Amino acid sequence: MIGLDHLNPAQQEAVTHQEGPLLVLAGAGSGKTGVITHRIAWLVSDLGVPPWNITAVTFTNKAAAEMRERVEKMMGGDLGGARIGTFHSMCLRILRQDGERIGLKSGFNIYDATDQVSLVRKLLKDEELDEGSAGARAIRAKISRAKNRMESPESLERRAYSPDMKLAARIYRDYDRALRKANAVDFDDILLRTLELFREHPEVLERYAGNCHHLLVDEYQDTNRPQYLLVRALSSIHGNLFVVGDEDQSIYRFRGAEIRNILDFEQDHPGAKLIRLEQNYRSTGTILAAAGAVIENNVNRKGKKLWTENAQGERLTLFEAPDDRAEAVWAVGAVRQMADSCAYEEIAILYRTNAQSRQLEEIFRRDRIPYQVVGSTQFYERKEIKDLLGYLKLAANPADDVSFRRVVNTPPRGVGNTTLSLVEDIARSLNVPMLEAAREALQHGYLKSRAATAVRGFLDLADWMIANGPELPVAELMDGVVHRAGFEAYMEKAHPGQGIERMENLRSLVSAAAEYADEEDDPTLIGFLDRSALVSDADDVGSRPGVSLMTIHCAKGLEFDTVFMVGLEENIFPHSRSVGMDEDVEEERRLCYVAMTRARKRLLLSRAGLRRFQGTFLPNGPSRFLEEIPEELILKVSPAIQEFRARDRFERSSGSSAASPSARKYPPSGPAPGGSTSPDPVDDDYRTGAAVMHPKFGRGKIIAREGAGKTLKLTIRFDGHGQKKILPSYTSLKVRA
DNA sequence: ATCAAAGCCATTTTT
DNA sequence: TGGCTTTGAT
Repeated sequence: MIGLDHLNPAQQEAVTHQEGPLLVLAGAGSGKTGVITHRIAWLVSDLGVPPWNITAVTFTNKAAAEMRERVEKMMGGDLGGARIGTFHSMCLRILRQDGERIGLKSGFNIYDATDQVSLVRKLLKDEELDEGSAGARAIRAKISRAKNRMESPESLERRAYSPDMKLAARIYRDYDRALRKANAVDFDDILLRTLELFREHPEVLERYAGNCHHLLVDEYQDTNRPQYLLVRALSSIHGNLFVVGDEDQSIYRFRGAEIRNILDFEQDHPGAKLIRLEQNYRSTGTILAAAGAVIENNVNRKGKKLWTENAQGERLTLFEAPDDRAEAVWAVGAVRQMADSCAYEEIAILYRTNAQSRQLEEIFRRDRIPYQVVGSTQFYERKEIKDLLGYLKLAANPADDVSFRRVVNTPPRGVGNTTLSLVEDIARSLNVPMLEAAREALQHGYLKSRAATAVRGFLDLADWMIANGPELPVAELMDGVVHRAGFEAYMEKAHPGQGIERMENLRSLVSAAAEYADEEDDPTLIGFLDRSALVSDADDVGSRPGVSLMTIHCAKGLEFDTVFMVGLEENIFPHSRSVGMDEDVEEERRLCYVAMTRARKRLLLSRAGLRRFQGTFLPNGPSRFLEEIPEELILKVSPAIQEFRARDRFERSSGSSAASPSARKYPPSGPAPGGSTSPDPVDDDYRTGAAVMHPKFGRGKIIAREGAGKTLKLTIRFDGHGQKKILPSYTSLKVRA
C-alpha cells in the first residue's frame, strides 16, 4: 500500500484510476510528475500489476531520470523491471532487438542533425547538374518535417509547387536511400522505423503491446504523429493509456508536435476519462494571474483556470531599456542586488533565442557574477567530440560513409579532395561503402605514392578499430584512436589557444565511456554510441553553480525562485517569423506562458527599444504579450537614459580594473574623460532632424530642443499624432537609424 | 594539400 | 555581428 494522503483529491483520483484511457490535464506546477510516479508505485503495490508490465515514456532523459529515481525510492530502491524512458530510447531498444526484420543490420548508426546536414550537402553536390543549391540546412528541415508528417518523398514531390520544393523532395528520396545503404537511421527514423517494424511484423507488435499492460505518457501535448501512432499501437491490446499533458505548454509545433493529439484525446479514445489538475503549488498568486491573463488570449485550448493557496507575492517588475546593452546591465545589476536574498542557483534569465545570451554573458563576466549558459553548445555537439565519435561510429558500422568522410582526413593526414573523389567514384561504381572503396583503390594501385601512404595510414587505423572494437573496452579503444590519429597535436594546431580545452573535452568523453562501462552490465561500443546519441547534456541543469541563462525551450520543466524574461519585444518575442500567423503566435504565447510559470517568487521582465540584431540595430515596440498582462500587476522601472548610460560607463571602467583571465577581453575601455572614442551619446542622439520612435506615438522627427541633461525637452512631430513635447529622460524614446 | 581570406546565413531543437 | 563553409593563392 502506498500513502496518498499528501495528494489533493484530483491528484488522488488520477493516481488511482483503474482501467481504460485517461487524460490528465495538468497545469504548470500542479505536481504532475508526482502523479505519474505515484501511479506507477500504486499500480504495483495496490493493483498488483507486475512492474515489467508498466511502461512510462517521457520526452527528455532528464525527466526520465527524475521519474526513475522517484519511483525507485517509492518502490524500495528497485524498479522491478518497470520501463521508464524516452520515446527514442524505447524505440531504439526495440530496433536493436528486432530491427533485422526490416533490414537494419546490427551495428546500425544514428545520424544526428550534423550528420544529416553533411549527407544532404553531399547529395546536393551530386545533384548539382542543373539546380542551384538551396541551403542544406533548410532541406534537412524540410525532410524532417515531412517525416514527422509521415509523408513520403513521392508524395512530397507530387505536391511540390516550386523548383526548391521539387529539389528538396528529390534529395529526400536520395537521402533515405543513402541512409539505408549506410545502415543508419536519423532521429526521426528511430520512431518511424519502429512503426514500420510494427506494421510489417504484427507479431512483433503483439509481443511488445502484450507486455504493455499500462502505458503512461508524459508531456502528451508535445507528441508528434509518429509518437501518437506508437502510443496507439502499444496500448492497442490492453487499452490502459494514461497520458498527462498541458495544451498550454505545447511549444514544439515547429518540430511536428501536434497539439490536436491532446485536444482530441477524448474523441480518439471513446470512454476516456478526463481529470484536471488546476491547483498550482509553485508560483505566487500574482505570477499566476499574469501568466493566466496572457494564455487566455489563445483560442486553441481546452481551458483551465489555475489557482493557488500561495501568497499573492510581489508585483512583476518591468524594465524598459533604451537598448539591449542597457537591458543586460540592468538585469545583471538586479541579480547582484538580490544576491543576499536569493542564491544565484535560484535565478534564471530566459530569452527567446540563443543569440540573446551574448550580451548578457559579457556583462556577467565583467561583473564577475557566476553564471552558466545552459544548452547552447552542447557537449556532444562539439566538433572534436563528434570527430572522435565519428571514428567509433565507423568502427561499429563500416558502411557509414558520412562518418568516413568526417574522419578520413581529421586530423589532416594528407587525404585531399582528389583522393576522396577517386574513392567516391570507386564506391559508386562498385556499389560498396567508401571504406571498402579506399581499400580497393590502394590494392589496385590507383593512388600515387603520397596519397597511397596517407590512405594506408587511415586504413590501418580503421582496421585496428574494427578488429578491436568488439573486444576492447570503449575507453581504451578511444584512447587508442586519440593517440594513433594524433589528436593532441592537431587540437592545438587547428584551434590555437584552445588546444588544451579541447583536449580536455576529448578526455571527458573517454571518461564518459569508462563511466558507462562501470554502470552497464554488458557494455558495448554500440551501447555507448547509442547513449551518446540520445543523451544530451541539458540534462544537468542547475548542477553547476551560478545564475542559469537559457532559452525558454530549455527551461521547460524547470523552476526557479527568480525568473527574468528579457527581450520582450515584437519581432523578438513573438519571433518575427511567427508574427502574422495566428497559430504560430499562439505557440509563442504558450512559450511566454511556460516562461512565466517557471517562477516561484519573483518575475522580472524587460525589453529594449533598440536591439543589435545580426549586425544592425533594430527598433522594436513592446511585445504584445507584455500588453496582455494587466497593468496593475506590473511595476515599471525606467530610469532616465542618460543616467543609465552614465552608470554603465562608470561600471565599465571601474568594474574590470582588476586583472583576471576574463578581464582580458574587456580592457578598461580607456577613453579618459573627454576621450575621443565617442562623443557624448546623450547630446548626440537627439539632434534636431533625427528620426525617433516613441512607444505610444510611433515614428516622429525631432524639430526642436530646449534644456539639457535631465531636463532636455524635445519637440517632436509624430506621424499621425501631430507635435508633442517630450522629455526623453522619462520615456523610452528611441533614435531610429 | 593547406592556409588565409572572402562569402554566406542566420528561431526555438527535449531526441 | 560572428561562426562556419567555400574559395583562391601558395
